[in-house]
Amino acid sequence: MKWDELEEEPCSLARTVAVIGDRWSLLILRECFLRKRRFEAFQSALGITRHLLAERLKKLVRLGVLRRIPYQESPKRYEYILTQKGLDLYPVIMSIVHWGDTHMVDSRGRPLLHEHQNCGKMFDPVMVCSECGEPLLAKQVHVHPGPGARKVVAASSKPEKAG
Amino acid sequence: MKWDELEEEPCSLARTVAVIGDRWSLLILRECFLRKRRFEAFQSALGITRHLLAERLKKLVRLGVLRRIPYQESPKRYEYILTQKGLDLYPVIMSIVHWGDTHMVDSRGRPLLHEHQNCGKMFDPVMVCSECGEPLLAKQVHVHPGPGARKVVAASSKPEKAG
DNA sequence: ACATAAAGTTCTAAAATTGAACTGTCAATT
DNA sequence: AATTGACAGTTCAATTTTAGAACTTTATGT
Repeated sequence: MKWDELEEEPCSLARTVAVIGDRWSLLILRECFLRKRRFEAFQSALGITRHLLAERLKKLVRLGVLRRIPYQESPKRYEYILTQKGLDLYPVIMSIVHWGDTHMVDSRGRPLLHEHQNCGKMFDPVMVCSECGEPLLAKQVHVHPGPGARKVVAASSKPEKAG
Repeated sequence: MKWDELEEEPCSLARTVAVIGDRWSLLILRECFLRKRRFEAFQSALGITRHLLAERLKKLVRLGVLRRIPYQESPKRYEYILTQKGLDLYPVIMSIVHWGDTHMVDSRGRPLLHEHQNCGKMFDPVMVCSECGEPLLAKQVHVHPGPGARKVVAASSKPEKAG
């Protein structure tokens, strides 16, 4: 499967993986959420090659996650800021960071702590149900085909791709 | 940066990206959460090459996300099930799916709907603060260096990597 | 005896990534 | 006036990863 095909799968996970499912995109976005905006800042913070950084920034702009805006004329220079679509990736970033905090820390502990300005406390992110507010457990969730589901072929001899 | 180096970065996001930051791992885990357990099931559902599927399964087992257990003798066959560490990736999967549902659906709508057995309703996942229960917004979160942070070198001439 | 199934392994070709150097514009310094 | 340095990239060869297809092994069904 090619990257372009991934984007067309009838699966919201596959389509999102087409955007952020590589080694660098999430790290670039981490820097965006840490208020970095410029090519050199990304490059020196991450150690990514300039070639690939340029490619990834172009891709994230094309997909509407970042916006490229000039911050000076002559020579024209641009910086990259999160769009709303990009800002909406915050729960993805935070859930990934939280999993790392739980399962991948070394003996020294967490690299970063997060303070919620709303309540003033150090917190962990918790994923809850929009309807009842209870924390989500995988075992309590059942999936149903939605309007965009792949049609199930009755008595097909070939197994269907899951949606 | 190599994959091994990523795992050693003082950053929970980088370390998690070392586990799931490729095109296939998240898709394999999607299938795991959809109750798929076997090599052939993964392969036909995803269209991943057998070679790479074998590699990824080995990696996920080595990292403790999946466990490989025999389900029959002669010929010995194995299936792959989520460990607790793997189950804990559920919020990551769900936040990714939700972003895709919000920003990557076509005109037909969502491929899947999620029902919360706890309350019986179709829901969306919402990320809230563990301390005050309010939904998290990027702008309301400030980060502080934790015990595992990279030490900041005073007056360094080279920019530090962000943590 | 032959086909099928499961869970891989092996091989070559194609694609993506790395590393390092190079470009062009401008400001500041010698 | 010439040199240096910053910034935002681009270019290109070498390496690493991934894709695609065929093959292996053990056992069951017809």
